[in-house]
Amino acid sequence: MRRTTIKDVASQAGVSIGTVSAVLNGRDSVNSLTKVRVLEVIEELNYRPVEAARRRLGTPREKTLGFVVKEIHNPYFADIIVGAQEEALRRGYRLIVMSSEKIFEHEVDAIRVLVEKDIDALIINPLLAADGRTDQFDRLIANNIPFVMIEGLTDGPRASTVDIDNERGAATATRYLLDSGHQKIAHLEGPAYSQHAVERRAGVLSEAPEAIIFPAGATLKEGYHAVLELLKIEQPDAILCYNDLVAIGAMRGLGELELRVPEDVSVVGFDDIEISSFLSVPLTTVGVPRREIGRQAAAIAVHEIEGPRGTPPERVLLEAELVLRASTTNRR
Amino acid sequence: MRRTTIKDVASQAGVSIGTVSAVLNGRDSVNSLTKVRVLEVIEELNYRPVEAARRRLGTPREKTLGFVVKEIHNPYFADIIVGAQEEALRRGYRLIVMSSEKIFEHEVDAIRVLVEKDIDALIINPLLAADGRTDQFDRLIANNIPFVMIEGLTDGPRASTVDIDNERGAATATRYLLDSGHQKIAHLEGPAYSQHAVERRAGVLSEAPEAIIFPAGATLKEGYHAVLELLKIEQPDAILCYNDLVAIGAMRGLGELELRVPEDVSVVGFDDIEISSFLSVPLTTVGVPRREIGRQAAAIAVHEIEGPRGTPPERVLLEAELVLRASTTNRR
DNA sequence: TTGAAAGCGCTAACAA
DNA sequence: TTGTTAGCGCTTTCAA
Repeated sequence: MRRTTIKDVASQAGVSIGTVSAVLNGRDSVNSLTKVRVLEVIEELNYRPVEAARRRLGTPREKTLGFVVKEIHNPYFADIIVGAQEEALRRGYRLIVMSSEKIFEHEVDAIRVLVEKDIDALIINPLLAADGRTDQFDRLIANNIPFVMIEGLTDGPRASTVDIDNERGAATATRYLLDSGHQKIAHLEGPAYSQHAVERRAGVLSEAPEAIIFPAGATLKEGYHAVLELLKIEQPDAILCYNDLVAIGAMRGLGELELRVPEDVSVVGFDDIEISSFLSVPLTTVGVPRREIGRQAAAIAVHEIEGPRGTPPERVLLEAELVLRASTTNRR
Repeated sequence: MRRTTIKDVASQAGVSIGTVSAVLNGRDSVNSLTKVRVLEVIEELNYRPVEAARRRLGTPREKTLGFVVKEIHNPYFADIIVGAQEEALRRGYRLIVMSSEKIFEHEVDAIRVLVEKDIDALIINPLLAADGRTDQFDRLIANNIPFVMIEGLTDGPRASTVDIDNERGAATATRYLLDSGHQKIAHLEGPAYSQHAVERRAGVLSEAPEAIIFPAGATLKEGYHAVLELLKIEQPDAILCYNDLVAIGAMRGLGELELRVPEDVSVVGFDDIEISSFLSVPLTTVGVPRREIGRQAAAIAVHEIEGPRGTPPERVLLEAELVLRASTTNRR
């Protein structure tokens, strides 16, 4: 079924399309009876102008950056979005967000939709496709639309990337646990779709090759359930979690097992989301400059839109720093 | 400075626009030398096709719903977005999100941008403008674009609304505190830009006219600072907070003052965000069906796009239910 | 006050 | 293999 157009309205109302257009744009040259008739037909046919056609093709449009995120409700990504929006606005761009909710097909669709919406550049936080697919970026390349990756794919397309040094961050935290006398370290590992999970695990193992690697995920629930399972089979004196949400879930689980943090078990998170410092046992964690990640991604995106052609992709790697709070202790 | 068009590329490359178009669309009828030349010029001029023109105006586009939210990083709104996206996808629509970050001008801009991007309907979680402005919706009305409000403006435009019964929820929680023997109830009030803040306050006062109303806000930090200030001047035995984040911030503040929850002070939140049940003292709160709010809003939006004309606006009011956990106690 | 027609950037059909 | 042209939905002159 064709979309109703201005022609349909015009013929139905028995006027020319020019007249309908005049009504649409509220010009006062229109006879009031004609106007009423046109408005009635618009209502009757439920007519909506195609916006792209109104702005006379090629008229400068609002400048926009698209952002495709994995999980919009994750406070980690939310802060990155906020940072990206800040920077985008500062440079005269609007930020439009779509979430793949960790479903690969949705990520592909989101890119397509944003291209269709004529964004000027894209920031993407890509999923690690099980089959290593990266052809969703072909459309961007074909349309000459710059894109910046956050948490980039190692074997992905040649594109600018903003990321943090996960391996080093995880290694630093692990080193700290060892130095403060912890004997048995467990790592609650992140989800399979995340490049960060791989890197953080590697960081832990680089310092503590004996560490227990236990699968968890990225959420409160997953942290909670994982720790209950883990404690059935092992008695670690420190748990380094994939992220703060997992750590908070784990602390809850430890509480139910009547284990005290940090007296019985030290817990370390990753990300330093805002709530981590507001817990009754404030969380030791590896701080990730989330807003800065967003800001830099947006800055690079704008630079690639406006800058000279052919600049090589940038690769920004931000530091993640250990933030000591009350959930860890010295066991020496 | 005009945007580079296909004509520019064609003349610069010394070919017709048809040939450039063929190259753009990867048709193999193009001589490889010609193709190379065209691609060089595309690169040189940094040409990007206007997407709206490509899809031959009027060609069915991806169906999309816009969502303008107040604060994208607030877990409360994030869950509403997730619910809206679920429902939108189920019905064949994509969800595009923009955040006003509580700045009224950004809300106005976001609406304009989404209209320009030709969304089919809009879901909005509007700010309470200090001056009561609502003309940002005129553009939607003029374009015959349905819109659904979440947390609607009482004196706003005639539009469908999905909301919860805040007053009743707050009243129920207050009643519970009174019935369980609390003598002195304080309410940490929400921000001025929020209609919910007004309603929740009214709910508290309807049951406890003597309640101390203390301004806080909507964030962890605000709850934390507010409770420190409040406790300087009053000694409530129960604090009912605008939302869970404020409650969590307040509990942190109480902890620093060496007050125990719930032994010394009961604390009640509002919203029941996920983390509230994972705290070391799980939070008693008023549960808000956030995903359901989003789902219903999306369902109504789609209905207004596709349904028969002239259906009157719907007004959905969902119940908020008290969830008892460990942060409150019986003082009798 | 209205209608007719050019033109926005692009694709696709057809002609050369 | 390439060029020419109609047409997508709309706005905006310009004429009537």
